[in-house]
Amino acid sequence: MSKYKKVYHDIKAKISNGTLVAKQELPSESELMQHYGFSKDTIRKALSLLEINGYIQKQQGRNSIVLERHLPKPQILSEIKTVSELNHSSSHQVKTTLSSLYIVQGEEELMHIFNVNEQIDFYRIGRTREIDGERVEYEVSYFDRRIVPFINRDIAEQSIYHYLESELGLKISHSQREIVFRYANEEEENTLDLGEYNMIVSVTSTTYLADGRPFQYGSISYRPDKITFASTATREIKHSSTN
Amino acid sequence: MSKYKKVYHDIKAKISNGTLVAKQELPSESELMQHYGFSKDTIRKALSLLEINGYIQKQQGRNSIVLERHLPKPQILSEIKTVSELNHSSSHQVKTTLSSLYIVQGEEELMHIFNVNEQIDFYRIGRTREIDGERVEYEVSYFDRRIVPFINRDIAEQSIYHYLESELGLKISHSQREIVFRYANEEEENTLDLGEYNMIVSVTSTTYLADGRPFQYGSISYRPDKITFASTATREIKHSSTN
DNA sequence: CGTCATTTGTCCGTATGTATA
DNA sequence: CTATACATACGGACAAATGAC
Repeated sequence: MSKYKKVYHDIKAKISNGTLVAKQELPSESELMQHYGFSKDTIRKALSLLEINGYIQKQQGRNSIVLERHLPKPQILSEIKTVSELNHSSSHQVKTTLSSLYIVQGEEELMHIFNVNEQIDFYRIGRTREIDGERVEYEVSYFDRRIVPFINRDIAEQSIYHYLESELGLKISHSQREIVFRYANEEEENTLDLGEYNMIVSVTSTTYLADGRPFQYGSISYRPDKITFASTATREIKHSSTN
Repeated sequence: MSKYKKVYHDIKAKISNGTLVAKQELPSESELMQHYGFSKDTIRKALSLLEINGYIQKQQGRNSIVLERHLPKPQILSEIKTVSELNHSSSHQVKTTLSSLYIVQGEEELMHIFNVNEQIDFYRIGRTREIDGERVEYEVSYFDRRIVPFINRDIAEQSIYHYLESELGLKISHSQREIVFRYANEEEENTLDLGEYNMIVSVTSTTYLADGRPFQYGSISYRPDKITFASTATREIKHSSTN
């Protein structure tokens, strides 16, 4: 791991475990340089990362300060996390069930998003997520078969992302998402335990590889009481960097 | 303006006006260095900014590529925008009405968030937003009077943020937000034109000054069909840096 | 399959500007 | 006004990934 990431993880850990407390000042950049034995550039990259991810607040002319930690419960919108990754931190019983897996061709929406003709086919995967025995999430996902030529039941029931990254060696880069709140359609009413609710939260996403090609499109429908989003917003464009 | 911000805005403009098109490659860093006559560090900061804000995609070993532009409609979650700023880009008729303005003391939730006792008082401002004649947003906002000692009707009906930044000279830094989906309460049913809906989208936020002090807490309730959120997520922590 | 030129990523040292206290 | 601390900028060295051969 690079030096600036080591410093980032080190300070982040100190904030998480309470060694550094909210509103407290961090050591100055020059003190951190001495402490870690790294250059100014390296320390500054680590601090910028901490700021972007909402752990600290920098201000010219004074030491950085530690921010209050946002609640651990809600989904952080700036991270792509898979279900199994999310489950690590959860004390609830989560079960993923594959409800459908087949190949489709010529769907208008897909052809438009992937900018392809009706010759190209896609895996269509439907999955339901049960949390503590209630079906509260329903996911429909499409994968471009030119990039993901093979998926079976096993893979679809386990972690698809792990398969893509480890087995196929794909480099997943980023994802564009849109969140809407709308009435549930028939499919969602059938596959989810909506109870009294007649609306769902729908998160639609397109995911891209490091080389810029889109390879996945889909949406996840949530029962409204089972989802919360968190985000940190800044007043100006956030400085940034050297990568 | 600093050099790296100039480069950032220049390339951003070229992407926005179509001089640079999606999937196209940017010039290499060394070519950009020559073109602008700036150092590698400066060019790299600009490119990192463009990547963080979702305009380009970087990958080690090859030139950066231009990403598809996300739709301009939805709210971008990583920016703090005031109503009047949002209205610039909109072709709709927007009207903000002040529905209440008074001072409160000793509210449990506020005392907890601002970590103060019941001696401290807050402005409580209720505002309704009409879009094309329909009341679709209702905002309740609290301001710490030690930081914002005076607000009147005029200010509350115009832009509060402009007043805080220009008149009071406050430096607004960042904001933590949480989005939940729930049934409308009585106040929301009365102040909003909810029509057939009985649920709302609620965005709760705490806003901080550059020195880390929280000065504002509040929530905005939206009619479900009038709000969409957009965000870009990354698979790994986003590098960053040198500020 | 390795080789090699190109390109980006990391790290360092230094100088100067600007905000804070 | 001054000392301190962060912000911007430059130039150079080496590492790592990519693509073409």
